[in-house]
Amino acid sequence: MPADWPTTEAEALAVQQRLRGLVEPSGPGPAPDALIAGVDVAYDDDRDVVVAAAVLLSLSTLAVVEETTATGRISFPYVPGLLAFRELPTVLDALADLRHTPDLVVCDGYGLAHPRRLGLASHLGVLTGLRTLGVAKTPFTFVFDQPGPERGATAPLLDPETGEQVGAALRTREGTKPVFVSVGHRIGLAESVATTLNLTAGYRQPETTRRADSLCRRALAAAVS
DNA sequence: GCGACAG
DNA sequence: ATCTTGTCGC
Repeated sequence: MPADWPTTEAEALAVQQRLRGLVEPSGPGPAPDALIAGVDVAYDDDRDVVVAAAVLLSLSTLAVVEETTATGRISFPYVPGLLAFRELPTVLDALADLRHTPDLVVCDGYGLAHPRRLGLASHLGVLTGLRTLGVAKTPFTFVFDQPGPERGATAPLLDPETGEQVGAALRTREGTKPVFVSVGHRIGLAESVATTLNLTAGYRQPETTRRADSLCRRALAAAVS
């Protein structure tokens, strides 16, 4: 974990305030043959163990190129709006162990769709300089109209306080609930949506997230047994 | 004051 | 996130 990692909510809020202006909310999508990393985290709060996984996929084939895992101690409680402080220390360790540098990192959660516009995907992007985007499973505090039933349909994800568009509800699969895509860092929303769609094959969630999720669960089970 | 609230 | 069986559907 970074040496100066916050331990209180007040410190965490101050960090968000400092980093929020560094997010670059536009940029190109990845090249057709890019290497895309998916990251996810699993916890055992009772044993104070957290395991992060990073899985690198080829965007063109969705084949796994590389996988890493990192284990740590729980650094922060779950507080809505401060999830990055709980997840990122171990995620940073897992990413650092990859032999290739990802062209894009896909996070399980939000980027700009965040009360202070610094969800974990944007936070990770600012800390590493990597291109990032977030794909979340629930709309958090935001509002949206149902996108059309067909794969690829989108609808704006809006901040009910300001009316500002913070992301998109995206139907990745017919007959299932949409996912919620938002910009992380150095990529635009249209590019984030298109890339998420390209990473989705037969399931609601992108393959990056599915692979990272199953890997960190398996690694956690192995770590505590 | 109370509830809701990414994972 | 996590606790958890069977079950409906492709």
